Amino acid sequence: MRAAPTILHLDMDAFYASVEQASKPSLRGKAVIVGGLGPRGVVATASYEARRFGVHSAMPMAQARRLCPNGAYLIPRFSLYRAVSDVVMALLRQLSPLVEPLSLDEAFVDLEAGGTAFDAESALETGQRLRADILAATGLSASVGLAGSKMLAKVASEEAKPDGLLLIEPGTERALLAPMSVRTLPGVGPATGEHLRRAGITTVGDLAEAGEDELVRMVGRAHGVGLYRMALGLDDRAVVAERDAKSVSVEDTFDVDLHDRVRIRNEVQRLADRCVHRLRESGHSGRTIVLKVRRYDFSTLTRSETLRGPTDDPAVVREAAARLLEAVDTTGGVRLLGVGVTGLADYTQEDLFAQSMAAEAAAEAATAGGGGGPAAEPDGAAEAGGTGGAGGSGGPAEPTGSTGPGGPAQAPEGTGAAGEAEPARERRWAAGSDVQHAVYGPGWVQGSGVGRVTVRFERPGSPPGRVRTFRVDDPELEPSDPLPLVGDPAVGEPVPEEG
DNA sequence: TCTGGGGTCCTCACCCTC
DNA sequence: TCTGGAGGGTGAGGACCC
Repeated sequence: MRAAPTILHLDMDAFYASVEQASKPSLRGKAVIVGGLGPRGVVATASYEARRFGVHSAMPMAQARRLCPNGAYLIPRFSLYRAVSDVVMALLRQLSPLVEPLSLDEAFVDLEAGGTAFDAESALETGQRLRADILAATGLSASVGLAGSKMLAKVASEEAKPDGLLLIEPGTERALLAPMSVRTLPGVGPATGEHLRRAGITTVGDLAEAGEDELVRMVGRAHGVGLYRMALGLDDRAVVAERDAKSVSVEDTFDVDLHDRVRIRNEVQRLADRCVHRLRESGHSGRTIVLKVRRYDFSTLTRSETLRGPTDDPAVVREAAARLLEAVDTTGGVRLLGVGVTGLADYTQEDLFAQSMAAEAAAEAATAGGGGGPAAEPDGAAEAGGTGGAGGSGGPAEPTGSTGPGGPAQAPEGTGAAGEAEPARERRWAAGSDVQHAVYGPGWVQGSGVGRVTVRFERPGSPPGRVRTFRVDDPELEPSDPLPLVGDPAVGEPVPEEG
């Protein structure tokens, strides 16, 4: 029996860039590039206008700037994207309890399980209605693919982009797929694509002809069998609503390679703290600690250590990460460091004595620093840095993209220990971040440099706003939270003119 | 002036136990 | 006591995805 085309794949069009265009009226119709703005940043998303210049995801930012020098380059504002994504996912959950989010801007929905569609006609109707609802709720366009399986639904939405809908009728899959590039299939990236190309396999039809045995021989058991089935249009993976996380990790790429061993050790400690913070936020503990090091020549190595039981103790993770670092040669320089935890559990199995010691130490540190942060908060650099002494390495590390969302660039987490006097540093404003001016109201940073920051005063739904320049330390200018794209009660009010 | 960040899955090598 | 295979756990790396 052929499956009815009731698996829906939703893909928001150029999501981050579209959200930026919706929230910044002056950018509509313009080339917008969202990504890391540091010297080693890459493009996260480019608007369709920017794509016409050849800019695409994962491209080095420097290359994007060469191709599209007049584009608007913005840092990602994940809190806003998450809020918009929540609205979209809520609409999907109205269609079915079986919604499988793949990322902030993509999800599968099993329409049949939700009783919203049972054949091609009802699926099409549901898909069109969904697109209209998303537009009304967020002001953004989405593409929808409908088919009898996840793989085909994803292929369909890809073909439908941008702002379209495509349904693959049961029985037409093989003919539709045959002329497509092997790269169309999920799981075929640059390496596998090249491997297959060298064997004369460039289309999905070629894959089907090659046969399962040949593919297994070429790319391994699991991948080979999977590829062959996909080439025949076969995919019986179910839509899974809840997926458990399997690992938690944090990593930083540095603007300049690190050479100083003490500094590297301190960064690893800082990352370990951030990782534990994230681990605790997710309500997990983990058993295997992983250290990742990318060296000056881009070679990447990982070292891991499995503990006797799962932990969420920052001291334990810090120590394990430090031990792993000892086994790594960092001469020549390090461009990226990462710390991760896998083997997740939702409980810990710590030695009770060790736990109480850690609690005591934390309480002591809180008293000494007068910090008063939540107990789960990892300790700051004051403690992390203790391993290597003062280090004398000046300010905190500046990882690429440390310019976090929602305001001026912040010192990376874990620095600025409680009670320590911070040296007065010039406020920095990241391009694209939200601000509020006491007189002119909400706006966003268009650029900054040489002690000045340029702000455009506009909000979602307003006409394109005016640009003004201030001193970076102007007391009337403050970082602020993003405004909602739709439903802002203030929309329609004029943006204040000369004050 | 190349190449982010946070994930998942797979493969292979090695060691240990049975 | 020696040998060999199966199978699990662990560690490392690669490919891929958004």
